[in-house]
Amino acid sequence: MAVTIRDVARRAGVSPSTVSRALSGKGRMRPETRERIRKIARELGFRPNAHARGLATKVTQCVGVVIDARHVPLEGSFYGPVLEAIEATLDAEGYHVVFSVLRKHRIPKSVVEGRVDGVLLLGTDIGEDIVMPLKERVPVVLVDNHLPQVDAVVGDNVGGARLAVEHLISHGHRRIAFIAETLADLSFRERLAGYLQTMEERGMPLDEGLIAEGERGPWSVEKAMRKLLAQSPLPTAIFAANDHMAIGAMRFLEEKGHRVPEEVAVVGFDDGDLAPHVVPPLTTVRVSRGEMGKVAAKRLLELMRGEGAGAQLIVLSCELVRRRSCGCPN
Amino acid sequence: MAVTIRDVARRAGVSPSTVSRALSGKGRMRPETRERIRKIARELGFRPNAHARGLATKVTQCVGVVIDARHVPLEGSFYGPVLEAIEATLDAEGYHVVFSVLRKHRIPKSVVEGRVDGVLLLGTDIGEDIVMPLKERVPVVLVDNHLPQVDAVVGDNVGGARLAVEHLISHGHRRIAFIAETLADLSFRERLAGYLQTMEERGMPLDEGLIAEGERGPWSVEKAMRKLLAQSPLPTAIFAANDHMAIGAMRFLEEKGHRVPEEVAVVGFDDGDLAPHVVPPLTTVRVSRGEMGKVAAKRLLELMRGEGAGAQLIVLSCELVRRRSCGCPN
DNA sequence: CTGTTAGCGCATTCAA
DNA sequence: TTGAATGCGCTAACAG
Repeated sequence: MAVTIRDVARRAGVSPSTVSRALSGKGRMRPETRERIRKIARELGFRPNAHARGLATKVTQCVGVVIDARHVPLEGSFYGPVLEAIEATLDAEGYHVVFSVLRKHRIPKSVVEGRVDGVLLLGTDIGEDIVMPLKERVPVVLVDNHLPQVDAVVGDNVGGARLAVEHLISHGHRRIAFIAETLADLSFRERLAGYLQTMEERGMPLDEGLIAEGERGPWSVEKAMRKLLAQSPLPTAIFAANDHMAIGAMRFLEEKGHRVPEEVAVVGFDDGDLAPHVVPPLTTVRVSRGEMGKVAAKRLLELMRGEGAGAQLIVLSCELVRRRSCGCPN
Repeated sequence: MAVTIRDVARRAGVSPSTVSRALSGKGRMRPETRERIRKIARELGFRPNAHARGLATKVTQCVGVVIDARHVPLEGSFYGPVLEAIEATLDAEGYHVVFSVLRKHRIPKSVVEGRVDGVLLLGTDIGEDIVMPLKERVPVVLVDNHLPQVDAVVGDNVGGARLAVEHLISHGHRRIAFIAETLADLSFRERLAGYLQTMEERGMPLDEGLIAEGERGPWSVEKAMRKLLAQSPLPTAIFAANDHMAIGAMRFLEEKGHRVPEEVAVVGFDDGDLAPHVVPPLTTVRVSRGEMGKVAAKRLLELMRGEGAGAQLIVLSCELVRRRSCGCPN
C-alpha cells in the first residue's frame, strides 16, 4: 500500500487535515510547520491518491482529447502534432490527457463517467448533437471547427484560401479551379468562400464548371478531376481544399499526360508531412498545428479555471509555403 | 449533481448495496430484482462515478500510453497508428487511454499518482532506469523495444532486415551497404545483425566501409553518406535501417548525380507514410503498426487481469513491400 | 493556527 | 436474497 496522508500526519505528529493544508497550500498556517510537513511527505515518498482527491474535490486534473473517427484512419493524420502540443501544454499545468476517438457519434465515456474536467474536440465535422450535451457537463473547446456559442480555435481558412488564390493570380492564372473532397465540412466551405471572394474581387472568370466536389472515399479525386478535365478550355491552375486532394490531382494530371506546374499549377492546403516530398513539391497553405493545439489547450485551461466568460473564436493566421507545384522556381 | 447509486436505490426501494450488486453483476441475487434495478438505473441515466469506484476498488480502468519524447518531434511519427490501435482495443474493453510523453526520463505522473492500472511504453530507446520502477507499481508492456524479464512486442527486425538484403541480392547486388542514424537503438542494431547474417551466409563481401552510422540530428544522413561515397568501388545498393535514412540517402545520391535505383538501389525499413510518395517510391520493410498496438494492448489486458505469468516477448513478422527504389519494375 | 467531524460515491464485508 | 455498517484517501467546514 502506498503512503497516505495519515502516515505523514502520524510521522509529523499532526492531524491529517493539517497535512492536507500544508500540501495543498490552501489556508493559512505557520510556514515552519508547513515546511516540516512537506519535508516529511517528501521523505516518505507521499503521493496523493488521485481518486480520493477527485472524489473529495470533484476535479480530476484530466482533460479529454477526442478525435473524430473520420480523421483517424488517415495515416500521417493532421492531428498528431496537435495532440503533442496539447499534451505538452496541459502537462506543464499538471493536467493529464485522456485520449479517445469519437466513434458513431456517441458522447465519450470519459465525460459521462466524470473522468475529465474539460474536453478538446478535434475534427472538422463534429456537430451540435455531440457538442451541446458535452458542453453541459464540462468546458469544451473545438479545434479546427467552430459552432455558435462554443469556444473554438481554427485556422484562417478564408484568409489562407485568399493567399493561395492571390498567389496563383500573381503567376498570371485566370482560369483557376477549386476542388474539395466534400463541402459538408465547414473548413472546406470556408476555403471555397475565400476562393470565391478573391476570384470575384480580382475580376477573374467565375465558372460553375471550375468548382468540383469529390466525395468521401477513395474515388474522391477521380470524380472531381473528371469534371474539371471536361471543361474547355482547361483551367490553368487548381486550388485544392487540402493537400490530399492536391496531391491526388497532381497524380491524376500526370497520368493523363498533363504536366504540373507547366500546364496546370496546383496549390494545396494544410502543409502536411507529404507536401515537401511529392513531385513536384507542393505549394500549400500552412497553419501551425502545434500552435493550434497549444492555443486550444490554454483556452481550455482558462475555461476550467472559470475565467473567460463568453465563448470566443480564436483564428490563427495562415501562411503560404511556396514550393514548386505552383510554378515558383526552385 | 449526477445521479448516484443512492438515487437509484431510493427509486427502486432497495438499499444502495443492492444496487451496487445488481449493477456489478457480482454476488447472487434474484434475477428479476437485478433486471428491475438495472432498468431503473438506465432510466435515471445513472453513471458510476469513476473516482468513487476507483477509490473503493483500486482499479482505475485507465492505462497509460507513454511515448518517448525522442519520437514525438518527428512529424508523421511512427507511433500514430499504434496509438490509434491501442485506443480502439482498450476502448472495447472499457479502458481509457491516458496519453503522455516521456520527458527527461522521469517516470510518468499518471503512474505515481495511481491513475492507471497498466502502462504501454512506446519507443525504441527506453531503458531499465525507467522501466523497472514502473514495473514495480503496475504491469508494463514495451512496444517496439525489449528488455529482459519485461513483456514486449516488437517487429522482427532481424527477419525484416534479412528480407531486405535477400531481395537486394536477388537483384544481383553484392556490394550492399548498411546505414543507420545511430546504433544506440536496439532496433537498429538488430537490423544491422540481420544484414550481417545474411551477407555472411550468402557469401557477400563484408566490408567495414560499407557500414555507416550517422548521428542524431539533421546531419545524420550526410555523415553516413559521405563515408559510403568515399568507398571504391561504390556500393551498388544500400539497406537503410529506417525509411528516414533511406529517403535521405536517395536525396543525397540524387544531388551528387547518382541515379536511384539504376546506379544505387535503396531499401528502407518501416513503410512509413512517405514511402509510397517519394521518387522513386521506396521499397521497404513493413511491420504492421496497427497490429503492434493491438497485440500490445491485448497483452497488457491479460497482465492486468493477472493472467500470463512470466514475461513474454511477442515478435511480429515483417513483409517486404516492393516498390521502385530497389530496382523492381513498376 | 490546528484538530475534529463529516462526507465525496461506491464496493464489500458481515448480519439478518 | 437483501440491508446495515464500514472504509477507500482526501478535502472542507467548523470548532477549538
